[in-house]
Amino acid sequence: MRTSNSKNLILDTAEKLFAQKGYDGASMRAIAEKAGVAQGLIHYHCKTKEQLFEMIISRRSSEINRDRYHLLKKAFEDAKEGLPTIEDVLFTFIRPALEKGQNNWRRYYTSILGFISHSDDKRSRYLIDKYYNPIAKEYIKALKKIMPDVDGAEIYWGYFYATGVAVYSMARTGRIKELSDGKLDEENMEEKIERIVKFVAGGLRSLK
Amino acid sequence: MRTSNSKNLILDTAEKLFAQKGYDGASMRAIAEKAGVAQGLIHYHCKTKEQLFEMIISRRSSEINRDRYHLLKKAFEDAKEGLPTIEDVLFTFIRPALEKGQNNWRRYYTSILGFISHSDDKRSRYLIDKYYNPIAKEYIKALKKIMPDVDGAEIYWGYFYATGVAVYSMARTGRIKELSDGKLDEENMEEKIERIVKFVAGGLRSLK
DNA sequence: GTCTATAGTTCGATAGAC
DNA sequence: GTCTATCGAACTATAGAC
Repeated sequence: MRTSNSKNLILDTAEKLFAQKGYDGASMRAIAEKAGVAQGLIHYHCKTKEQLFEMIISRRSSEINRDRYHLLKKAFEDAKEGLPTIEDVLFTFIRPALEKGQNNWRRYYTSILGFISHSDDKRSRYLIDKYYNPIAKEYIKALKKIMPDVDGAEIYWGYFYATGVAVYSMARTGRIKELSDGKLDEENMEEKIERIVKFVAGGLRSLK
Repeated sequence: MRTSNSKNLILDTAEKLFAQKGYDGASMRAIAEKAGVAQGLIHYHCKTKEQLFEMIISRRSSEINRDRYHLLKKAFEDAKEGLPTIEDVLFTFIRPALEKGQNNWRRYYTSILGFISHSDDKRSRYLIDKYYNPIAKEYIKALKKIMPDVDGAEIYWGYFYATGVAVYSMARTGRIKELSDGKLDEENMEEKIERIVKFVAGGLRSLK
């Protein structure tokens, strides 16, 4: 085949390992071993560890944010009689990030996103700025449009909180099981998306 | 003095560095250098890196959760005519974690908490289980009491989201400035606490 | 494209002087 | 309590055979 699938194998393996151990905790050696390839091959495909990491962010965020942009535009077009609801807009934000794909890469990727969202180092800020600030500004603009009665500054904080809930609710889902002494566990992803949207919409409405 | 203050200096320095670089990204050498002590001294006081990390979690969480437990009990006692409001309970949860102390260690510590809350590795799960699950169960019990009309399972998710918002809104606050093109910036901590409580209360109420 | 081998650096931890 | 010195392992990255 033209494009080697060993490159995707490396990216997938690295994504999982970065999610579990963080950037510095996942070594190139460990990634190579888990992927079943030589360490040198990673450097052949991705050059450096920094670039491998950015490749992972790049491929997933471009897919997620392309869907978000498209669904957001559609939500405004479909609501011709007026404006989309807060829930309509939030679904376009949450669903592309969390919905079930062919494998559960979103689980791992969201974990990585959690790390860099919380981090204050140069690399993380660079990646968030490059891959997430553009779409963030789109959503803030959209929220301002559909919530004209809410102070502009509050919208920024509301968006900020929404991302916190989304990211947090994907990573470490095992905690629900721990806290409920095994009575609750992972569930249908659609229910999960609906609950997040409901919660965030309620939170946004309470910001006056 | 009896207790060396070099130990606290090491803990403070390590706390800041772990917050900025994560567990594996902050090396013992870097911590020693920043603290202005020999690397060997860290091992003398803390034995291993793992134990140093746990000491940081232990000293902060015990202070925060002692305050939480006390304020939560007080909230129920003071509301003798009935029950405390959702906001009353949330304030006892948020304030001890975020309110301004003598230095801004909460900013750094909350960042560390963000890392381990998102992580799925053995160390993180051990620490969350040991230092945070007991107080989490107190709050879930309290929320069930004051929201008897809400399905029990939803309360777990609501608590989960609340911690996501709290943790996320402390770390990387510089993003608000980026997203607003410099128009917004850090603000009064009391306003911040009130906004978080307002948002989370609105979210919890919308879970039926 | 994929491998092995290895250079050069940095890591956590310990030993031992003071 | 605090330091210096150092061991052995693990790290990223590269060189070069196939």
